[in-house]
Amino acid sequence: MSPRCKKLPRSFYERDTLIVAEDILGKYIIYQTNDSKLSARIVEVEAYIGKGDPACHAHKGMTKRNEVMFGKAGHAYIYFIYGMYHCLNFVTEREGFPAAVLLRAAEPVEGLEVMRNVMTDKADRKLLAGPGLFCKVFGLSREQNGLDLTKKTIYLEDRFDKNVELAKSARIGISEGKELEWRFYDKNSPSISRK
DNA sequence: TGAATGATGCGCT
DNA sequence: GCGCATCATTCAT
Repeated sequence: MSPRCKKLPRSFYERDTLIVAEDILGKYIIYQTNDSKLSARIVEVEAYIGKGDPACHAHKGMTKRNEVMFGKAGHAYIYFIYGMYHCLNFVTEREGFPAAVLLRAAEPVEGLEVMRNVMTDKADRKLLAGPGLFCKVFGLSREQNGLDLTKKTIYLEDRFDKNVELAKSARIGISEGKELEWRFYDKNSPSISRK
């Protein structure tokens, strides 16, 4: 009998970013703090790959802000944007090659009470429907930037959920690189950030 | 249901 | 200064 949950190892992230992005749909993200355990089913992501990708933060080389992207796979890259939001990424590929998968949306699973306290007046299925919302509701900020995803605080789990209907589109909110269909989502999810 | 807009602060030129 | 991997609100259709 196979286990119902399996923490994803570093080798999961040390692959081609487009493969990781597709494979990550239907996986579960866990955030364990002192007070609570939050978890959610991932339903929408985008890939940002290397210096040749004009939309990638590492396009113009390494800076203080994006240095985590250049590091070893399986770490959290969290950045601050638009003066009020944070976005969470999973670093992929080999050390020295800057690439990551942006988490755009998820379906809440555990810790609903905590999440509802952050965003009152929002339907449960929309609590994590957007990259900025996800970090706000999960309580993630630059303090968690660089965390190792193979440790106990933040990690991904395979719960052998195969109910994903893969769809692709252009990435959202970028000005260059729009021709690439590097956004992946579960077509059947009610928690997608946009059509 | 979609387009336009303001909020708000940081990193980089 | 300018631009930004966003979101909620407002106004138009």
